[in-house]
Amino acid sequence: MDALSESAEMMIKNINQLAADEKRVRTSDLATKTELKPATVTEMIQRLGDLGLVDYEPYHGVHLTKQGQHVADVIEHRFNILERFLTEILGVGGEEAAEVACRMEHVLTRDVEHKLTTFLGVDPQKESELFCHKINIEGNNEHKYLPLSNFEEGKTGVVKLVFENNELSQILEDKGIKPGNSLMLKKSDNKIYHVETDEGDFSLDRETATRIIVQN
Amino acid sequence: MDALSESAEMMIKNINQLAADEKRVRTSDLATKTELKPATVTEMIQRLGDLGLVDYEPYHGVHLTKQGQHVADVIEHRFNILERFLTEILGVGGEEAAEVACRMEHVLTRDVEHKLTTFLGVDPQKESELFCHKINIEGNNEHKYLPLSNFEEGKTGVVKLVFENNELSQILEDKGIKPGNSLMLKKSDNKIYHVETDEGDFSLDRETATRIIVQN
DNA sequence: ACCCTAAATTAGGTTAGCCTAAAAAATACA
DNA sequence: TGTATTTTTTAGGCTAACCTAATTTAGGGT
Repeated sequence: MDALSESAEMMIKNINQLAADEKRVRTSDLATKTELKPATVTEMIQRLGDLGLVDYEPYHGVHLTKQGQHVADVIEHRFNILERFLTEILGVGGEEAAEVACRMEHVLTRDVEHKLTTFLGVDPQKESELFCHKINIEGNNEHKYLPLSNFEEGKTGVVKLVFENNELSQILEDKGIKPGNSLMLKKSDNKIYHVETDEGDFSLDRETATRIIVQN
Repeated sequence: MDALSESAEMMIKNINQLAADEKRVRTSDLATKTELKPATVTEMIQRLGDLGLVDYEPYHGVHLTKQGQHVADVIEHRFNILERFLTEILGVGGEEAAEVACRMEHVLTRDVEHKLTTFLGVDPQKESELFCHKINIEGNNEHKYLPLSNFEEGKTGVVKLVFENNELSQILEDKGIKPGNSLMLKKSDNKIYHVETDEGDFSLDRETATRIIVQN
């Protein structure tokens, strides 16, 4: 079982996305979406068919097999967490984040995927309860480092890093929120984070909290 | 100038690493290191030579040109920060981290590279002051964060952070001055700040205004 | 039912990146 | 210095992933 090529994985991902609308996915729609020529699409889905990842009936389109659907789900999840990491944690712009995530999704291992998922924590607006739960019990939760946004209420940790890409970090630093200092997350509703430090109490929004990395 | 392929970048990286020991890098050493056949190495370095990335003399090995050296430096740096992120932040095992970093290094953009570098913080033992400085000024500083006390009259901004050094904070929160919410500074004389929020209008003193950080 | 058009496939071409085997060049040493 | 050995290159082959052009099929309109 060789790893699938990036091209093959992209094709499966695109089939999956078009399949949301209609059962059978047509060659021309895939050609449009992938920006490949129809002949190239035909060639690729034939190969995917040989691998048992799609069910291909000439002139009548394709759909994913159970195996192919699994690949699509994995890729989709990897894309989502990478995109979230790039935008929420690093602050990369939306379009660029999507592009880079789309290239990186093919080189993640399962372990890195799980660890990144745990690192990001569950975004209550994006993931279903069930899925979150699954991820959480699957993932190993021994991570020392977490964004403040994923910290547990009542826990105390040490600030390790503050994302320094904007002027907010200088303000935080002036107020004593800087690497080395302790803080305690008093309360949070995933929107507002109430924190206590040596310098006093403050509250911040989720976006800011994702940029503060705390060691528990 | 098409992007270099992963294979080409890996070859340049390996040439660079072997060049540390000796000036001219031999085909056979590259073949051993890359786990490719000598014939394949020859073919690749010929292509890199055509691109002006290596200086290639048949039967006498290669070395990187200035251009090739630059590519090598970029790849090396990307590898290092990715590896550090994977091991230090995510807690991925050393060997797996190296493997994944080695695949990811080829898909990072300069922006993501810089942001990840900033995120990790600069290791003072590895990076020169100059380089740090460059990273910091290059970073995109679009967002301005200011205490409300320094905000311009008439401007609307988003509350990012509230320092809660007194009992007012709960009242402020009830009035809609809390992280994530918008507000508009209607008028101020540097003593009293008249503010409009979703919850209505009110005014506060300078001391309180300094504790509210707003993003414009 | 038939033809026409649009969609899909097949046929055949290219390049990068790999390979093996044969040939050529460099080097080692007797 | 000449030859044996090692290293490198060349020659030729393969596959994946792209392409264009030609052909085939499906499906709609009359």
